[in-house]
Formats: sequence, C-alpha cells, structure tokens
Amino acid sequence: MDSLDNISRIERNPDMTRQRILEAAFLEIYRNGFQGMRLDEVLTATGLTKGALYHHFPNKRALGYAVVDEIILPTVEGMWLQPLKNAADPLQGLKTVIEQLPEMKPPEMIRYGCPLNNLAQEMSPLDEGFRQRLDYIFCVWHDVTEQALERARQQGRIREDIDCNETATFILAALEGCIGMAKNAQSEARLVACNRGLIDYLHSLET
Amino acid sequence: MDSLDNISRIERNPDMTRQRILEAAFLEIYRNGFQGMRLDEVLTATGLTKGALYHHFPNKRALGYAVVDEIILPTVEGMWLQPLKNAADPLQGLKTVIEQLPEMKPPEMIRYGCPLNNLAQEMSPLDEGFRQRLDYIFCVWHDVTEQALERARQQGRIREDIDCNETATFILAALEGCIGMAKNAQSEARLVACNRGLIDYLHSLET
DNA sequence: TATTCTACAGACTAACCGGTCGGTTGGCAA
DNA sequence: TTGCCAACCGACCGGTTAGTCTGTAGAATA
Repeated sequence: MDSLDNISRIERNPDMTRQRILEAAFLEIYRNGFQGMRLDEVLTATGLTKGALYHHFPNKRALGYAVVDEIILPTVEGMWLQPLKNAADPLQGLKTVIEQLPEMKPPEMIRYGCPLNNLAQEMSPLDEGFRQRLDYIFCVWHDVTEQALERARQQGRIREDIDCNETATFILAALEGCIGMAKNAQSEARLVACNRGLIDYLHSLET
Repeated sequence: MDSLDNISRIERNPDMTRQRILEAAFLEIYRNGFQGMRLDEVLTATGLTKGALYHHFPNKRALGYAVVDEIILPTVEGMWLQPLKNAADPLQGLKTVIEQLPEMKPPEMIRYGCPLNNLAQEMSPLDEGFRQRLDYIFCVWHDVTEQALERARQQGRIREDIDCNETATFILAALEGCIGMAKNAQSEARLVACNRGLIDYLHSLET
C-alpha cells in the first residue's frame, strides 16, 4: 500500500508532529523569550491542541529543553562548527564565518539577535537545566574555535604568544556582543561596523 | 517643628516612597527580567500596596521606563562616564574601568549580568519605548568612550589609523559580551579571562 | 475649624495561562 | 473482524497577575 507515502501526510505522524511543535516553540522563544512564550501561540501556529503538546512533552520547561537540544544545538553545529572544522585555512574560515554573519537571515538576526545567547541571558540565572544545556553549546563552540586558532598558529598565521583558549572565549563574547548591540540599535549598519571591529581584532592576532 | 526631620520618616514621604518602589522594581527586573517582574513582589519588598504603586505609576510599563531613566541611566553615568570623563590618561582610564569590573558587586554581576544589557536584549525587539531609552544610554556611553579614545589618540597613545567611532562600538559590544559569557557560565574566572582578552585588544590599539 | 487634596490601603475583578482529564480516532496486530 | 493502544482533541480548572475602585488618614489651605 501507500504506507511509506504517509511520511508526507500531515495526519498521524507523531515524529513530524513533535518536530512541528519544536519548531513553532523555537520561533516563539526566539521572538518572546522562554518566559514570554505562550503555549497557546505554539498550538495555533501548528494547528494542534493541548492534548498533542502534552502527549509529546511533559511540561513547558521540558519543551524548552528539547528546543535547546534538538533545534539550537544542531543549528549552531551546522552554521558554525562544520564550516570551521572543514576549513583548510582556519584563520580565513573564522573571518569568513564572521563576515557572513550580517548576510544570513538579516531581518531576523537584527531584530531578534542570536537565539542561543538570548536564551542563555534570559534563563541562565533562573534555571540550572537551561544553563547547563546552553553552556554545553558554548563550550563545544569554544573548543572548535580554539582548535581553529591552534591550527592557525601551527601554520604560523598567528603569533606564538597567543593563548588560544582565552582568545577563543573572547572571540565568542565579542561576537555575541556585536549581535546584541545591533539588536538593541535595530540597525544592520551597527552590526557591520561592530563586525569590522572584530575582524580588526583578528588581524591583530596575525604575525 | 520637626517638619524637616520628616525626610527621615518613612510615612507620608511621597518622593521617598516613589524611590523605594523604583529601587525594588529595579532589583526585580534585574533578577527576573521585565516580563518576569511581578508587581506583587515589588510591593512585598517595599511593604507597600497596590494603591501606592498605581498612585505613582500609571502601569507596569511606565514603571519599567522610570527604572531605566531614573535608576539605570544614573548608575551607568556614575560607574562609567564620570571616571572616563575625569581621567587625565583616558587609555589607562579605559583599562582601569574594565579591569575593575570583576571586583564590583562580584556575585550579582556574575549571576545576573549587566542590568542595562539584560533589559536591552529582552525588550528592544518587543517595545519601542524601552528600545529608545536603552539605546540612548548606549549612545551616551559610546560617545564618552569615543571621546576618550580620541583624546588618547591626540596624546599619541594609540595608533593614528584607528576609527574611534567603530572602536568604541566594538569595545562596548565586547564588554557586554564578556559579562554575558561569565553570566552564562556562572563563572568569575570566565569573566576575568574574557576581560583579559579585552585588555589585550586595547593593547593592540597602542602605538 | 472646616474643607480639600494628596498619598496611600486593600479588597476585588477579569483575563490569562499552564496544566489536567475524559473522550475519540486511526492504525496495527492477532 | 476484533481488540488495543498510541496519538490527539478540547473543555475545563486553579492559580496567578495586572489593573480598578472605594475608602480613609494626614497634611495643606482657607
């Protein structure tokens, strides 16, 4: 029969239902914060009901955790980690990924900022479960950046005296800071200007 | 009579009542965000009632605006702007004010981050009134930093080719980013490490 | 002293929101 | 065909919360 075709059907596909809930919840969290997310909004966005949501997730917090684990983490890996890991020239890879920042999802990024950092700033002081999950993502991101810097050092592209660990931390902090400044100003020009400062900093690391 | 002594009395001093509400609201916003602030918590913290609050402020949003204008702005001016304006050596002044960051209010700063940036990140996309007020503070802060950089350049302390405007923007962004990283990690060591990166960046500006 | 207004007190309300629970439906196994 | 269970529906509930309204005490004013 057409049982395999059912993947494309909307009805009675629990995995897809769960995924739709996750994606709608992610958008709501991205726009309003976790505390500002309303489950009713998630439901109207998906066309589902309370029963469906609470069948897949025990409560609001668990839904938030799942958004971090199953939406935000893979997104960060796809947008940041994979490009950096694969780059033959890691220093150039860093610059490229930073320079491309204003171009991807421009309106959303300027208006709502970085989903990872938004959630971290909101929830880290309030909920240890969120904090650990988000900190884990930052740690992974940090380690990949640090390794890129170390490879650049081995290639003789950056100075010997650079502490790759601390530098990677600072790069992430500055990057999130730039996005935050642009978000508060609601200005893409601000993001571009701020990013130039970060690129200049990367130049100052070179030999 | 003792009419002048009434300033020290708690009862029937509307200015002091208003100020107490503002300070309690600031703390609640600082810890839970504006959306997370509960008016009842503000009232129990002050020992007042709904009548007092709604006598001084028309609604929750107006209270939030007043916190920005009358608490956060003066605090930023006292902690950042005055020290920078007065510094005979503006470059050293910048470094000093950054290095002292981990030492002031250490537990609160690590746990809850920067009140100005917290509120900006939460409310800028959601409420234009908040955004404008918070952006104004960032602009003032930026201008003072830019002027400090320009004085440093006139003194020949930093390179001629530096764009003081963009550099000031980046310094603020990086600084807020550092505080955010420390907050997410809940780690003072992270703040110190991140700040070192910022100080190193300032060194890279010198001649 | 009488009057009036400011500065509160505190009970109340309407709406919202996370979560529950009994019921229904569709698909699959026996 | 029947029985069963995961998947989902949607009405309902209880607690919470911003905001309202009536009342009152104290200070200023006349």
